[in-house]
Amino acid sequence: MEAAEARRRDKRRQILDAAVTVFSEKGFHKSRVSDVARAGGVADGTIYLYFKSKDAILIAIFEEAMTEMIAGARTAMANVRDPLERLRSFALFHMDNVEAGRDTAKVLQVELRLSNTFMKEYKPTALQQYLDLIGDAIIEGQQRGQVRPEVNPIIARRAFFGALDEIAMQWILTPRARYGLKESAEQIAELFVRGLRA
Amino acid sequence: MEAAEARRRDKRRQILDAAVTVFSEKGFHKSRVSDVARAGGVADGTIYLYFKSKDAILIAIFEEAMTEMIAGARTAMANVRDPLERLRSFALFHMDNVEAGRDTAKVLQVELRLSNTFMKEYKPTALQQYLDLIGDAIIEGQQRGQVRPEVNPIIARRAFFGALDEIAMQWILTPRARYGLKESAEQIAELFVRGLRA
Amino acid sequence: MEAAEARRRDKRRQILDAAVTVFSEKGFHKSRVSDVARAGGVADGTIYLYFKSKDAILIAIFEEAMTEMIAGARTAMANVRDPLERLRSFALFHMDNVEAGRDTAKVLQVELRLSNTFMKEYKPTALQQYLDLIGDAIIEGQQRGQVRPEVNPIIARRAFFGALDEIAMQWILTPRARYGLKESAEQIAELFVRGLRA
Amino acid sequence: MEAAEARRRDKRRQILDAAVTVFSEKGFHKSRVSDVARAGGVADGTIYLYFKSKDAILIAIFEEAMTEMIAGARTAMANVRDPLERLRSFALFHMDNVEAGRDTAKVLQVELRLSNTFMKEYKPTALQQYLDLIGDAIIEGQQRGQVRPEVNPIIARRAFFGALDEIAMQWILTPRARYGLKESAEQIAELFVRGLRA
DNA sequence: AATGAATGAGGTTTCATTCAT
DNA sequence: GATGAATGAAACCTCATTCAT
Repeated sequence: MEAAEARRRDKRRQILDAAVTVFSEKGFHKSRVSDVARAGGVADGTIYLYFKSKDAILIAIFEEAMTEMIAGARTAMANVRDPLERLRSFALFHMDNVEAGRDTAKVLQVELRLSNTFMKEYKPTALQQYLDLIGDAIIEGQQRGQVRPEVNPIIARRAFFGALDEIAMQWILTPRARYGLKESAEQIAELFVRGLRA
Repeated sequence: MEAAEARRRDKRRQILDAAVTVFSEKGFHKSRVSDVARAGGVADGTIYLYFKSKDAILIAIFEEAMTEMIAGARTAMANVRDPLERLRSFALFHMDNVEAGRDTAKVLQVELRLSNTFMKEYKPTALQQYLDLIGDAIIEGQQRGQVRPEVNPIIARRAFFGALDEIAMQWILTPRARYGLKESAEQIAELFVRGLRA
Repeated sequence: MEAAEARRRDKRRQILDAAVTVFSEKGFHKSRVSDVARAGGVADGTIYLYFKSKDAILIAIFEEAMTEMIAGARTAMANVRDPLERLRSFALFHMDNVEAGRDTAKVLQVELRLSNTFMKEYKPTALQQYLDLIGDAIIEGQQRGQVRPEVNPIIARRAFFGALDEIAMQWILTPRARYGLKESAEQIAELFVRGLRA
Repeated sequence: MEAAEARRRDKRRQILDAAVTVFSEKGFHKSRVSDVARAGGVADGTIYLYFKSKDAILIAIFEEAMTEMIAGARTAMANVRDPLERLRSFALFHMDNVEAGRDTAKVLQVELRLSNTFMKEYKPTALQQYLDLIGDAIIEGQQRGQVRPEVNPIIARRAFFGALDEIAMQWILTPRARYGLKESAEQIAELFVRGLRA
């Protein structure tokens, strides 16, 4: 029954897509499960055949998005030899991704922070891998002598991510952002590349 | 009746302090007004003699904290001539502040993002002034020729803040943080000072 | 799905009937929605699948009762030629109706007056039709020369209704009324028939 | 301390007058005790030095108004020999009174019906005397042979009152009433005088 | 598998009343 | 006597979730 499973995946995606749209518009808390159901063209109860709870939808959105982002960032960084240039690629990819999936990004960044529980339990695991992409580049940079040895990669990678994240957040919340995300990505990358350089 | 007003201020503070404690423990949404009342040693109804609504408490916490932070940061940066060193002072002050008022910081950073409305309406105004402290230092640095002219201060200041904020957030959410905030402040300041330098 | 709609109507009626009982016993304001729910054998939330608010239940009771009363009075007066005799039929019907649906009458008469808003917005429209039945008979009486021409039908019809209503109210509020409503209806009808007669 | 008692009476009246204004504007339920206090120029707590409860204010308004009305109606009927003419005097007085004290009348007629308890416990006693003025005239009319002996005075008097009351209520609730109360009083009196006449 | 009617727990806020000053 | 800050009970309604069909 490969077809049945495919159908199942389709409906799951249908719900997930609807949830992203609804959550990004009204916010997670103000969105009712029935809003998502209507937007997804299914009955309320159907949601629960695919997700354990309303929270689980949010978590699924997060997990899928992170998986994609990690893969995407990996690809974007794959052919870049210079570790510091890889950071630039990361920044550009991240911002491209935010720009391309504004709704998803909005849900991830704004709505996810709702719950302490979530932040503590789910975010770290998936985020870790994303941060590792940054951290690994920094460490490799240190091994090659390109990055100052006194830099703490754990701190630096999160600072880098925080810088990108904050700019992305502002862009998401501002209807007409003054600066394009691409320019921001380049500025931030340049700041960090110079800041890290030995 | 100066005494009456003083008593009024005291009770307001009492409620506000209780709210910070309660919100930081359980989160804003999961905290009931009666939790705050109990923690503050007042009746439920009394809360409403001092605050228009539960939301208004959160807003008051934010406004008071920001006012203090802006004043504190200003003081911390006041006697530092070198604009780039001023960024270092800012970073150290910010992290000190987070460390000293962990509960408040937690409420600010985690709970405040709850509401899009809040983010859009209240955050910018007060946050702007805080960011200006960073931005002004960068601009002065550019005028003195210490900071690269191609740096966009609007982007750079928010990136700096984002870096600090993300580290602070992690520290807040992690029961036993691996790195002290002071070290993080120094690392981030060093990264940006070097990154900005002409 | 005719069955589904029928079931829906049934449950609506079930709630409405329960509400009449509860409201007439404790009064609208002192009745909690959960009282109505319990009496109707449904959950609190179910009420809100059928009525927008607690007020809406009261309005529905009023509208249904008025619709029935108007139809009933019309039928009762239909085969009576003499316009003045028609007033007697109206009086008898009205009192029969009050006697038969004591709870409903109680809710209508006592509880409805709760809200100025309600009185102004809803009562007139439906009540008007009820009063028209009286007014039309009086006007026809005047056209036939049976009723004094100087009688103002607008005033007279409301006076007639007021007389009936006041007696009904007393009967409703008095556990053991001294006089049957039927006797009262006849007395009032006789008073007005003679009073109106040319 | 006659002066002290006079002052006490004054403040009581001050509160009562304020209450009539406030209740007639917003309705009893929507009026807060603090509204009455503010309108009366006293503190919230002061109300309770003069009245046991919010309900007690309403009751006091009712009792004072009824006392005045009974006395007024008595005076108006005092010098009228013909019992049936006395009914006309009553009707005119009642409507004059409603017109002169529209706010008070509104409170009495609309707001008083709020509470079953009130209707049952307080209204009858005071209202009884008012109704007796009507009933006595009818009975005297029967003794003199002017009124049909088969008329039940208990029913007739209440019907008469109900007719007046309903018209008054409509006038109160209608911003621009089409008919003056004086005309209504005369119409109703004429209807009943003819209706009762032997 | 899909539906959607039914459930019922849960929390903010109001406001009559009290009482220390 | 007067004040008004403090109290705390009380209830409507929402909405995530379930389950009979």
